[in-house]
Amino acid sequence: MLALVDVNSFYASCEQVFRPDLWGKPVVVLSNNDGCIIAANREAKSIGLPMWRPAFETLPLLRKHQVTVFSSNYPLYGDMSRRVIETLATLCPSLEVYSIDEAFIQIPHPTPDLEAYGQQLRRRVHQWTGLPVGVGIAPTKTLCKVASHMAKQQRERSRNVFVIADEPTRVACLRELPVEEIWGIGKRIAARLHQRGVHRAWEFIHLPDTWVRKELTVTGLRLKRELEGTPQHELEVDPPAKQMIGTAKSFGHNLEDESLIREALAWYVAEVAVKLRRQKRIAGRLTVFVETNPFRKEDRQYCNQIQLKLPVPTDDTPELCHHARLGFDQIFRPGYRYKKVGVWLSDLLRPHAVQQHLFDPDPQPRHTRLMQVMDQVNTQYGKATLRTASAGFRRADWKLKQELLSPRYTTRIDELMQIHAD
DNA sequence: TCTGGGGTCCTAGGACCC
DNA sequence: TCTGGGGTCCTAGGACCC
Repeated sequence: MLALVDVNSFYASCEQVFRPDLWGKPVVVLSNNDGCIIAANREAKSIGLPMWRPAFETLPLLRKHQVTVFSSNYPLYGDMSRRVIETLATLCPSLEVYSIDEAFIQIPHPTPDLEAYGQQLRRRVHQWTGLPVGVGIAPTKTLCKVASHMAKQQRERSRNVFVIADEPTRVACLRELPVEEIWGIGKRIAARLHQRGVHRAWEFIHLPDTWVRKELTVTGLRLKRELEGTPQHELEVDPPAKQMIGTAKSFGHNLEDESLIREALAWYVAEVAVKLRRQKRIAGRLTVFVETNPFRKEDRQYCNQIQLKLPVPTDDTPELCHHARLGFDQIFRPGYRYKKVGVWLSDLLRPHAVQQHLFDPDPQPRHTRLMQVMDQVNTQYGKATLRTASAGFRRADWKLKQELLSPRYTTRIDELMQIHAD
């Protein structure tokens, strides 16, 4: 048996942990650039705040109900996530971190009372981190997702644990569950299923295998098996190495100035290179892309990307910047209002696996020591304190908007929570 | 004026190999 | 007149997830 543990309204809940004055009140968290609402607690959802709509459109509603609004504070959420995982690990040795706010757990057996086990998980996480979680228990990951969904639907909210351990429960859940709520079925596929008259998970699992295989590929067929109760996805206790890492962020406002966009690109390359070195990998391939703002129908649109195979795989910031720049120059077209630039690294290898260049047999990247010093300085004194000149000095002209940021309570000594006694 | 970022997996089709 | 089959690797694009 597996369990899926997920934190309720994770980002909003993290903010509330450190703001007792907001307990029981509506709270939302905005996406990067303070663009749209990406998390809302129960109180905020009950007002009917639409997720994924631009924040400026919902502003009147937010004001009317005195909703507290935060920018995304990823250092805080990342650290709270770590605490949740560490807490769960004390109760179950075998665990897969699935996302920032979810983990799959192998339930130790024998566990005669699954419901009680779920409650125990909830109590401990809440006691140790202050965060509320839901628990879905079932024989496969996809059914755990279904159970977790059911847990949220339950009227008696204090329970927040749902178990699918027998056939009648499974059947009842699938009869009720709309296909668009199935894990792995998104908007497009849901629309195709609706066209075929399939609206509930129960109807989906009664489609012929051949049709599912043909129309929804092997992914769809695995999904069907999982809902039938046959596991298709193992618990991944050791996280697999990443296949690609990237950084791509929208600008605070649209940009036409090529030199500014280049500076932003150099900045992002530096960020992604730090991630790369932290994961102890070198990259053999680099992709650069640019795009205009697709929401501005009145603007001419352009997007393009280019993938470069690097002559020698590397983790060296100046080297990566150089190639990113070469790629950028090939795809950049003047005269558009750009919204975003980004870089992705792939063909990630362990450093000792590198194939040397035939005509440049230097086995060591030239700047290894420099990169080490740069990473140390930036860890101690803050991101990009030390950087390459190509990243420039005009970040204020393109950086993303974060006007409602909360303190990084748990990761910065100068931003600790303060308590005043009168 | 203001609409997220970081990922994964799968397939089709072309180039190329023997 | 008749013009292969089996395989790999690469890339682009689609769909999905949180």
